[in-house]
Amino acid sequence: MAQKNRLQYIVLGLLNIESRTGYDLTKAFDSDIGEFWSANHSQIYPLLKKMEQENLISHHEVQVGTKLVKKSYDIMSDGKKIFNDWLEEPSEIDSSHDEFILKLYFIDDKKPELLEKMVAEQLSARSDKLEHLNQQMRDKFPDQDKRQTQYGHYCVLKHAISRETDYIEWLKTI
Amino acid sequence: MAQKNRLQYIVLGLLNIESRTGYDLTKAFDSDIGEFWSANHSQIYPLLKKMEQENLISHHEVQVGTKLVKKSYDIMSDGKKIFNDWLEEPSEIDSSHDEFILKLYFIDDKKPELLEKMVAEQLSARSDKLEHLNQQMRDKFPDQDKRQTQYGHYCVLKHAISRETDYIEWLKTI
DNA sequence: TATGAACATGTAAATAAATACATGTTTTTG
DNA sequence: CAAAAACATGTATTTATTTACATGTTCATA
Repeated sequence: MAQKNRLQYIVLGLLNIESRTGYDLTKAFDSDIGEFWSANHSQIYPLLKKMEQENLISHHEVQVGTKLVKKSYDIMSDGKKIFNDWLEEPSEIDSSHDEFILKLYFIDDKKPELLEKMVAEQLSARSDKLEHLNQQMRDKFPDQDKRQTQYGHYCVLKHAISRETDYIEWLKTI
Repeated sequence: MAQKNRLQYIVLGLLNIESRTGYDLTKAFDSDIGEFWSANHSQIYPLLKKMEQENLISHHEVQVGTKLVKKSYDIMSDGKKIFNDWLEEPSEIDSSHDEFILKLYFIDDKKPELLEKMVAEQLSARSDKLEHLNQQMRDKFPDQDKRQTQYGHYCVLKHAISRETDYIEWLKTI
């Protein structure tokens, strides 16, 4: 997909925590969320405008100093609805951006049963994937021989397996 | 970046191994490379056309059955040059797509000193990143308290740390 | 109190990527 | 041998993302 509007969900999730400016939202991608998703301010400001037109969010103005008026955005009921719907949908395993992690970031302690369902679902999907990767390893690199002539391929597959294994171990700690 | 033309390097890397059709190239993203990068055939066919115009690749025709004529693409010297130059450049840590892994995939046994340099470089960058993540953990979640009220944030950071640790361990095995 | 860093908000242009549209051939298999 | 699956190659449209352009304010600090 051209990434099914996931940035919109991130914005909603962040505004669901607290009111923020476009600048605040942009900064969120420098730390936490930046580990799993990226966005520029030039993507965020137009998106905020669009989302406000669609009544998902609104803004109030905050006076700073003598001249500057910040726009602080707030989530509205329509926004809350589509955000919560997104949380309940299954997450795609995408190998680049990680949708599950995003949802996890926004899960709060009020939804333990949703968290449990999400983790179980992801655990199942990731286990299937690991199984598939192990099968590939058995098929493509059964002996030392090909591991040397196609060393790059072997390393990459080994890393994919290592990554999935680590992911699954981490899932089990949630 | 709008991903600095990395798809072009992947195509060059694959054609550097052997002559392939657009369909073959597309399929490569279903397995191995698909673990770390994605592309659709609608991206690949126009790119092949463009790269041929730029003399990076050429094609020869292969008759299949009675009617079908496949186009099989071959890398040319200009293509080889820019591919090898890319291999030598430092790889960005991007948190979504993984450029280092891509390069590793294409490294062959003829370049052990380049491999060594690449791994050392990546090890250094990843270690710095892990250090930074650990610092964040110490700053944001010093005690059990905040780990519970911001459980999602905590999990995500923990996963980033786990991921980097696993990455570094894997790097050491190369 | 100057000055640089960080805050703050936008738009424009270019590139990258996904989805949908379109069409036809070859191979496998029931 | 019919049908389905896989092979094969494109284009068009929409969406997503990056880089660059553009401008101004506030805050910390030397």
